[in-house]
Amino acid sequence: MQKSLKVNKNSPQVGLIDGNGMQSEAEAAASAETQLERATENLRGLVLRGAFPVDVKLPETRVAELLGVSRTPARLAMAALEQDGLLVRLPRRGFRVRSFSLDEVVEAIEVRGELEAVAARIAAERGLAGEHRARMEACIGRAEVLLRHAEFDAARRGEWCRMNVDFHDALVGACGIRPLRAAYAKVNLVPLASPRDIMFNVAQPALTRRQLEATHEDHTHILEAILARTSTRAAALVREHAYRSGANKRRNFPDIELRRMVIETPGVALIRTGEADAADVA
Amino acid sequence: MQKSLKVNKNSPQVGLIDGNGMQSEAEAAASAETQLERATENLRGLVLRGAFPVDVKLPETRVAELLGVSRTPARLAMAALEQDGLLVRLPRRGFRVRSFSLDEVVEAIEVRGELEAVAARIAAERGLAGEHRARMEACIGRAEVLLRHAEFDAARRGEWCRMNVDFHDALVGACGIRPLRAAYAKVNLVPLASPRDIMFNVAQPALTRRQLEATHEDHTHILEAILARTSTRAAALVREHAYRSGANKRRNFPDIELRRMVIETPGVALIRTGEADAADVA
DNA sequence: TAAGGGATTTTTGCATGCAAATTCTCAAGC
DNA sequence: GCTTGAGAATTTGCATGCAAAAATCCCTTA
Repeated sequence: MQKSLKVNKNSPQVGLIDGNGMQSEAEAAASAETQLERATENLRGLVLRGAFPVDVKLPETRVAELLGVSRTPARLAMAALEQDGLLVRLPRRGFRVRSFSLDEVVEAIEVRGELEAVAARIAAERGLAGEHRARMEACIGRAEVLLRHAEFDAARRGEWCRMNVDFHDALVGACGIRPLRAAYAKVNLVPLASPRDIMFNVAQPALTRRQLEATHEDHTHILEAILARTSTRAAALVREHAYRSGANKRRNFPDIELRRMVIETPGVALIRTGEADAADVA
Repeated sequence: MQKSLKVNKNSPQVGLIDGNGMQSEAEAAASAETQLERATENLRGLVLRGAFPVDVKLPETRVAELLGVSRTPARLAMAALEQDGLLVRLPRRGFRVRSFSLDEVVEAIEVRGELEAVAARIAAERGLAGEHRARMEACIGRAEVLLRHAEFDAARRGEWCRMNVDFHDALVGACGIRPLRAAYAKVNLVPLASPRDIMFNVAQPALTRRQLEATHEDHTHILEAILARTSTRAAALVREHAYRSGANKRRNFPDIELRRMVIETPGVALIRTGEADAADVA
């Protein structure tokens, strides 16, 4: 029996798209050059979606099997997700899925806000360059188009998330500080902390719309402040914007009805509900 | 010929200690549970020390050979250093060592300063808890002891670096914001950007002493401001402290004499000198 | 019946073999 | 002389086998 049996068919095991239609990992996995990248993004999707119980050991054979690859890329993918903070390595016992407290999510959003505030200040001081300015202005326009519609179906939710990611990425990119981008990317790895992770409270559409409109106004004022070169105001607005995002998450999360509706929002499954910050090893 | 030949003897290939006597990777590699951790830390040391030419492909066979392990852990170690930003992955062509501009180092230090400033503000607002306060006060004491000596030999330089790392880590740890710690750790991965990476300008001992005394005074005032619960002042002092650190690096780096003397300071070898930000792919 | 200890089974960690991709070599053609 | 392309030689990426560690199970004993 030769090894050329090629058990792995690159089978499309995990083609799910998330509840907001973002298709994030799916996209990344599709455009992946190597099998490892596919495996990593597929595994990330599985983990964020709660395919594995939290705080429980994750056997690499099962991962390999689920991903349709051998143990080598599966192990590499697990190592990558460990670096992202989603998995914890138990010295000689493999990996387990890490859980996050809601507090940590909110903290991550606030740290993100601080980083974005620095970016906004620098962008305002240096002046906003063409490409980044265009991207941010385009986001304002996209938001206006979306807000004209009364209903937000999955496609519009996805488009809103993409718009939001674009706006924030353009802001952080605009300052041109590479280490700032790296730190920003790092805090965005905390589940639900990234601008992509918007919880649409389908149980309370009126509340959701108010939140989206507030977001849009924030964006408008932030861009305006940057263009006016009022760096302190821009930074303050960005901080407040992040604060609101964290507050929204805190308000929306406990709504059990909501959680049932947006359970596909990647990362929700990893947030501990209720009790204390139990086994929370680094 | 069975595979149990065990070519790898866990041979102590890279037991060098750096110019400041920090023995950082050496320590980590020694206390490592698994061979992969040893390989990773040894490889990190080699890369930071400039054992491989910058911006040039790094064949995994050579890495495996140098580390005395097989290709599997070598590859895993390279993947880990990629996550740390020290190596860049070329899709189907392995890895290469990344170079950094001096500008990026200074930027990383400034971002670090912003994060530490947030930590200081929060610590001041919440009050400094026992353990962290004790660690920071101990650092003040250690610095005073060291400054009583006129000469800074390698051992004292190492102790100074450890003291500095301790102070900054305690500050960031004091606020209790885990995502802040993660972001802080991320920017510290940029070579020369961490509080550990102090360049002792042996060519100008008087200048060096002034810089160390200034550092000590900064630390004293920062701790004082936090204890006095003056959060804004604490944050401002921390920002200024980081600014000075970046300015010192900028001032010290071009000194070619110095660079020859402190070439063992990990990371110096990765900084591009002179010309433009050449091939700087993300 | 519960606890302790040892043997079996599972799982991790690492080395290695193979196929595909890339890079290198070198000569032929413009 | 310089470019170009076909074949050779590396090198990467992945699957798999083996040994050691961990987890589990089962039996003995109090």
